[in-house]
Amino acid sequence: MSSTEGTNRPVGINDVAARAGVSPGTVSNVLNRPERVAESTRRRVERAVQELDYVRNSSGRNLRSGRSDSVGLLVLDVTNPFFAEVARGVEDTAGEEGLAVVLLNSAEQAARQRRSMRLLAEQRAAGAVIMPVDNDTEDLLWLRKQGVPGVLLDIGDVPGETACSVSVDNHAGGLAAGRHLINLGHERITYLGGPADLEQCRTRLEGLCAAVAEAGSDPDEAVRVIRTAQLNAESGEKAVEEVLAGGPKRRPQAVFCTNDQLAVGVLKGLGGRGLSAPGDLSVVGYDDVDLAALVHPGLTTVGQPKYELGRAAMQLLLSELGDPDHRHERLRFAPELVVRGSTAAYRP
Amino acid sequence: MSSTEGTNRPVGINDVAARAGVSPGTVSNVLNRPERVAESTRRRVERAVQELDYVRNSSGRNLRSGRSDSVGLLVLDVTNPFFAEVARGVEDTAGEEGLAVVLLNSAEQAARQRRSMRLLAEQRAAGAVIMPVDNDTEDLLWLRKQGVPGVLLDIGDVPGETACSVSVDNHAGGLAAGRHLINLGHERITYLGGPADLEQCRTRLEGLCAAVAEAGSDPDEAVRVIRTAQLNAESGEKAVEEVLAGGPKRRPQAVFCTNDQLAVGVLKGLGGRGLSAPGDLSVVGYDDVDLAALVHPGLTTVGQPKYELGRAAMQLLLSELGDPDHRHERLRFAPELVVRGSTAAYRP
DNA sequence: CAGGTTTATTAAAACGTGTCAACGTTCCGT
DNA sequence: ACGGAACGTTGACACGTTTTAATAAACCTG
Repeated sequence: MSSTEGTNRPVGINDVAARAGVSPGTVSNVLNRPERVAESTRRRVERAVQELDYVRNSSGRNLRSGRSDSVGLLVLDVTNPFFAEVARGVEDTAGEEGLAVVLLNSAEQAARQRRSMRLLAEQRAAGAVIMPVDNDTEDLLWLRKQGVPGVLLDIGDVPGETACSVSVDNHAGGLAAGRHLINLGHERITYLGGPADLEQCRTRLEGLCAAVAEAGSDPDEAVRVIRTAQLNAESGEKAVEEVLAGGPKRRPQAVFCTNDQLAVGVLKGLGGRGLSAPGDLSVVGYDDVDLAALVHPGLTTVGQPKYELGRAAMQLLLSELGDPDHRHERLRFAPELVVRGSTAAYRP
Repeated sequence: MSSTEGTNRPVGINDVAARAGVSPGTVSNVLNRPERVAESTRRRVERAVQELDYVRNSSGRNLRSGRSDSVGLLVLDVTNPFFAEVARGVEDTAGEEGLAVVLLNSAEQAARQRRSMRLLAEQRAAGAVIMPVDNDTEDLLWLRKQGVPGVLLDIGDVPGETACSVSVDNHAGGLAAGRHLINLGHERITYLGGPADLEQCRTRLEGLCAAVAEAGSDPDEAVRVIRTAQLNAESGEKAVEEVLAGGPKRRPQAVFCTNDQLAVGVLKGLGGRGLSAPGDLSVVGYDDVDLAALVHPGLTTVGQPKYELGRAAMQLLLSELGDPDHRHERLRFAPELVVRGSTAAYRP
């Protein structure tokens, strides 16, 4: 009873060393640079580790090395399947490098974003992949000053050379959607989007307007903008009333939503009023989440390489961590229009 | 140049102490028990903290205290909106207590679950909320032995008194769905579910069978079971072929899916074959995620209090952390049948 | 005003790990 | 056989924080 583990004190590197009859330093070497230690002692240490069921303490480790082996991933909304897919890409890539991912959720609130960044600073995270709530880089720079480099995700125009970034060309996406609608003969288009300080929303709208201008119309005339509080289906459904305001004559011929969730909400709202897409109205979404293919009618939408987005962001971060003199990079993917059943030619 | 911050060494509690003209211990007190320190010195310290932009190092803190201030949340699939909602509940509740949540994804793989638990042990996490991939409690017990208590989520029958658990009564859910279908006159029912070692799937099936037996039929005759590899829409869509096998005469009159994703996939697959619910087949899902209300027809499903589930699990964990001699608790919510358009009376 | 009590602060000792200079051993070539 | 390189191992210290016992100062109380 006395020789067995009577107390419950957690076992540390010293206990292992004692058991294996070596110094703590050697145990550390076995754990971190096994090639430096003779095979026989290494095996002895490894056995002691097993027998004692030793698991190393990352607090001590990080304290000593000044750096943690986990990275942060700050997303705008855990609930959105778009981010879930991105998260998978980040996680897989980080995992390959032995880094753990701490997922943080800002819920589109600047205050929560700030809190999350503070947390990352306190943990001395190795780095972070960040989808910012706005274009303000103050927080980002602060975090970097604290020694935590960040890669921006889903933000196209980074002011100055403050960080790496990876994004999808939102202008091109809006343009493609706009051209598609115009080719179908639609002239009055409503844009349904979130707050203007989300860069994604703003730029997609610009793309849409560019398509309209290209066709010889005045965007200020042809495009109507409606802002929703949040970017989810509920907001989309509620917005339908405003979309339809003005009666059947003045009603838009198409709605371009900045997000699939919104678009699906719109489809639902139309159904509730006895209307439907594309018969009464064409509807276009953005992101091409799984859901888009599953609703009826299938949602025409602008696809983004979600998983690759996450993967690329993490790779950029890794390269920044490895390379001491590193130049920031700006990576931009191309979106792809996916045509399904929710859009059709305009029949007056 | 010499008086300003020439070097980039991170600022620690000692620097703050020096600046404020006090000892490190006092700074620590200001940070952790402000009431113990005189107002004048406290203000001096607080100013120094601001001026130096000090952020505390959680490695040092945790090392000293032997405990970290973050908890783990291990989910089966980040991509599933059901878990996203649960995560929100956990996160909110933990946030109120100043705990950070580390989100880990096992992707339904035992190996990844094990890796995640190891990570939590290395970080000496304060605790964990866990949705296990199977009923094997070995990992869980190991984690507890390492000093990280866990609360089980979504698992009803925990073998022995190994941990707190919170779940929704899966038997009752299956029963409610089954009765609903039987009342509509359906006799041949197919159950579509994931691997049998996921407790949720097994128990829901049992509930369904109980409903069938209750109506005087033999479950072995009336209920057909099809297992899918994964619990997502794609698997559901693929499974449709097998569901329909046997031709229109032997085709089931209803499909009960263990998951809304699956059910939505089935709806999609039916559509692709020129069939639809509820005309040709009634379809029932499980979870009542947002998606269920958005597809056409609306999905009849078994609702679970997702957010509350996460919140309750975290509260149980908190109570265990606070109370040294703590009895494990088993909390069980009641599910609620939500009837929408995907089910209807059987018309021969 | 002595003795006692409260209040504010400090110095020093941990916590578990990684690193680095130093040391001892072995092995090689001359 | 001897100098020296290569290899293995060690011991001590540093990392940033919290905590405890101890000290100093201020405040009561009879």
